[in-house]
Amino acid sequence: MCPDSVEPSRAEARRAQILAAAGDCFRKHGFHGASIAQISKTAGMSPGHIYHYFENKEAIISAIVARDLERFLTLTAEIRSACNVREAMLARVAEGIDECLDQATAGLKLEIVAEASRNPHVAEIVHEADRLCRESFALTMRDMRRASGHQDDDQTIDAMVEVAIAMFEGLQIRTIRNPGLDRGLVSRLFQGALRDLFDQPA
Amino acid sequence: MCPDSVEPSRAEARRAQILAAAGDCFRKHGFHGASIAQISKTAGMSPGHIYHYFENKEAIISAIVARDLERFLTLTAEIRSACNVREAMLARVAEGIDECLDQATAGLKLEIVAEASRNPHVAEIVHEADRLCRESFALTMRDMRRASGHQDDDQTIDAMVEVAIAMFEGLQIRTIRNPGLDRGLVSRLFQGALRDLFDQPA
DNA sequence: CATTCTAGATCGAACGCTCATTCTATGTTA
DNA sequence: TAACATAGAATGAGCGTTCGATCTAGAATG
Repeated sequence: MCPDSVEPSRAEARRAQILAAAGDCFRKHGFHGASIAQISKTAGMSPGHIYHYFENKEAIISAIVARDLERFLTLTAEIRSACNVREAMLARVAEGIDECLDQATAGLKLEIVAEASRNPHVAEIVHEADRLCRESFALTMRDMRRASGHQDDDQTIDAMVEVAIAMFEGLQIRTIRNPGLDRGLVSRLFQGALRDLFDQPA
Repeated sequence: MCPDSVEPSRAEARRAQILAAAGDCFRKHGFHGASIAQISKTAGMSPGHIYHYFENKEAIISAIVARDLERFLTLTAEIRSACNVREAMLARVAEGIDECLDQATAGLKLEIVAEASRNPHVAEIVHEADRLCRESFALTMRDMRRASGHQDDDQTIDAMVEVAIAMFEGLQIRTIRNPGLDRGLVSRLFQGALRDLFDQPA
């Protein structure tokens, strides 16, 4: 009755349900450690039913990465369309730091990166997601730098983007390896380090 | 004939052999994806024989983490005993960046952190390893800062250590998510960012 | 020196279990 | 009724682990 484009169809809802359950299970047991039986129980359906919506286990992984990418692209688009890009960026930096310091979020992200380091299908989609992320980040960074009177070549901008993203992603590892870290202090110093990076002379 | 303390006994050699093979397999297939059969084939021995040296699969993981910790502690001890700590540190920073940018090394490290985010036994040994690492790093950092005329309280030093380590560990994720990055450029900007962090006013 | 002894090293088959996936049957809805 | 949603048992492969048998090299013995 309802075409898929109008509202989330039953199928869409079931897919989201499976993705949410799978995310939980992957977080808790890892990609290979989480079983279809576990995921299906968490999602409240039979194991066989999952195969009506996903070809196999790997397809679930890919769908999670794709969903996260979509969310990230929406977010970056919002930042870039703000009237004051710099302020929007700095505000988002604070939010991003908190997000990276959340153990559950960080755990799943690390699980995905680890899987990308060995699974070519996951690697492909992760690389593409990262490329889009860097692209958007670089555009924003270039605008900010120009407004501050700096003229950088593309290579330099790209390198700065790498350093900035590395800081965020590094926090994800820190929150796992040192769960007792002083989040307030780290967040403050971190924002300072990023601002220094943004404003450094060419 | 030879007591264990004199030279690596046959048993020690076998253990190292298994650890090396397991490292390869974990890198390629992940902790749960790598089977004892695979590891034993890589190590050139029978599956059953592995159980003469390790209680179970998890013990192999723990032993790898313990081995890496030992290596790291040796390294940091060397830095701290150098006559010019700052120079030793900066030299080590360059080496460390290259190491983090190596995909094989980074892949295994990420695998270990991901496992630590869900396996309490692995988490325990990783947290302890990280604590020792931070301790040594903080001492070195404090000496450096004092020589530059800065007086920082412990909290500030700890936070700076977190930021510095986060940068290194972030690079491990970058090299997986963006394998085509310009390593020379990133390395240069990265060393600059770390030097700025080291020298920033209190 | 030759032989026997023995304890550890090593093997590989076997076990019980769980996995991802498939398939058939049943329920539901328009 | 036709098409889809869902269930859950069945399957065959592969898993971690165990275990008894065999091999080997050095110590002990004569």
